[in-house]
Amino acid sequence: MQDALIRKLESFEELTEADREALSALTLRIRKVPARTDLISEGDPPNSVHLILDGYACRYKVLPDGQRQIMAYLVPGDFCDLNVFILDQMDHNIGTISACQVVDIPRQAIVEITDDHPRVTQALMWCALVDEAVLREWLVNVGGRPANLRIAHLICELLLRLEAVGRVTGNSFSFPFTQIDIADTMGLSNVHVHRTLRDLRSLGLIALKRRTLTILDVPRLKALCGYNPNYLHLKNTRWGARRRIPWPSVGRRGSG
Amino acid sequence: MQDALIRKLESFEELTEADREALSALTLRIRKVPARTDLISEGDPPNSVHLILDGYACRYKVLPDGQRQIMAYLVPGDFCDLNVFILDQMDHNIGTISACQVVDIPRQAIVEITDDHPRVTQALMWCALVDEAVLREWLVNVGGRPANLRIAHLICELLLRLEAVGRVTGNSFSFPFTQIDIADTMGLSNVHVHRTLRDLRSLGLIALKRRTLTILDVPRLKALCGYNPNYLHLKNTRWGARRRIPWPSVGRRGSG
DNA sequence: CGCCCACTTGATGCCGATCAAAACCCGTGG
DNA sequence: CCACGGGTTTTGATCGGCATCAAGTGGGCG
Repeated sequence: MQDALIRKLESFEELTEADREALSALTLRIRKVPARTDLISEGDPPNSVHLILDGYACRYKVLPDGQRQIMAYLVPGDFCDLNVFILDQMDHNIGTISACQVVDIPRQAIVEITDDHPRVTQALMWCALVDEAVLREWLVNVGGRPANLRIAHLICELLLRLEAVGRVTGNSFSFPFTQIDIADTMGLSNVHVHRTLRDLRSLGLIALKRRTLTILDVPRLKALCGYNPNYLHLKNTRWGARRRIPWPSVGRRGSG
Repeated sequence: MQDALIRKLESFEELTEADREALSALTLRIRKVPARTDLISEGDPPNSVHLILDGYACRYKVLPDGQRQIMAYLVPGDFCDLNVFILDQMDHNIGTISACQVVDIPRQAIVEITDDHPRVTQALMWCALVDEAVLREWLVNVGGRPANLRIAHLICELLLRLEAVGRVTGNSFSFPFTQIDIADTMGLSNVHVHRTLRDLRSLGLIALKRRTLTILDVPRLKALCGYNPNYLHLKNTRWGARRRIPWPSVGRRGSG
């Protein structure tokens, strides 16, 4: 299952055999990284691009009071820092959640493949833009939704992202996050995450055992949080059909 | 004051006279847009790049329940959608806060300038990466800080970003946001935003009158929220000096 | 001058944080 | 094989920050 990247890119753009071979050549030297290990830390100069082939990682920052905030989940097929050569130092950390298989791609290899493979270049830029769109959606999630919808939304997103890289079977997927991880992701306490997950379980929406999450009722879970997958910009998947959602007119919190 | 873009780019990279001229040529056809007007909406196909020359705008989404979440403030010198040609439709809205001067730059003009001006290309990529870094910091802010530190952090960030484009005089700058705007930005209610601003005023940290914000005590305001400007990746400014902050070891919310 | 927002302030209530402690799970070593 | 130990999960009790509701004030613009 090391074709996560190619699968993901093809969910956006058709690739030729030559494109696929060039991509495969990038992923030869695989490195195994244990769980709970930093791949790169705040302040480090970026000297290669990290690509996750297997396992889960996350971006995070630590606030002065010791509070950790997770800003992104990185799943198979995700680049950690595609464009980061432009900047002189990392402004956040990237650490593994589970054990991971990672490849470190030197800058030069990226330059070469983008010079020779325009469709791959397009697809890589698409990756970067989708990562940013996901980040925006997380801000909406944390800023605008109550705890239960937040977690429901996160689960819906993971389903789609993991499905795009072939990591979902029967609406089940690996879920190595602790409740503390989820708490630090959603701006909640671990206790409240637990209670929210229990509620979702008791509603018959999800099941969670032995670090495997199963969504028991996908339509109902999506309806619960009003899930709109447009920000993932998927094309060639079963979820990718475009819909224009008729949003209600602009409204605001409070009595404004 | 239409040199906001050039000033911003030069806070990252030294430009030649030819670079500056090429950039100036982009900004000839200025369009005036009234306050509270969408520049582009969710679902629209992107057909040109918008550059803010004067005034403030924001990115936002509207949730199914009518709740608005603002995800970014766009200030003079900011591009709204630099790379968005890759995607087929907008997944969020961009609307003005105050009256703005905007230029619509056709895709072709961007291609030409990046072909001929490598330093400009670098600087534009830097813009895009900094925008993303700001977005990450906002997620940290909303997810990890209490209301007063959230707002303090936002104000510190605006000071630095506006200073980079010459829009600050004596620690004062234009502040056309309503309390409802701030509420929808920070995931708070307008009432609580008001109380928090009142507290910051009574602490002698800020003053706010006639849509102008003055920071009365910059060091204390920064200390309050533990402000670390590294994510802005500024270089040639009075704040740009690099520091390695010795973060405390990773800790978590809750009793983990 | 008058209307429409935005701002302001008080009262009340709830969502989710915090504190505390027990049960569980799993890898480790005896 | 079982005992041990540390981290995670689970549950209950209590607390607090912020939302919500309501009503009055103020300021800018037509």
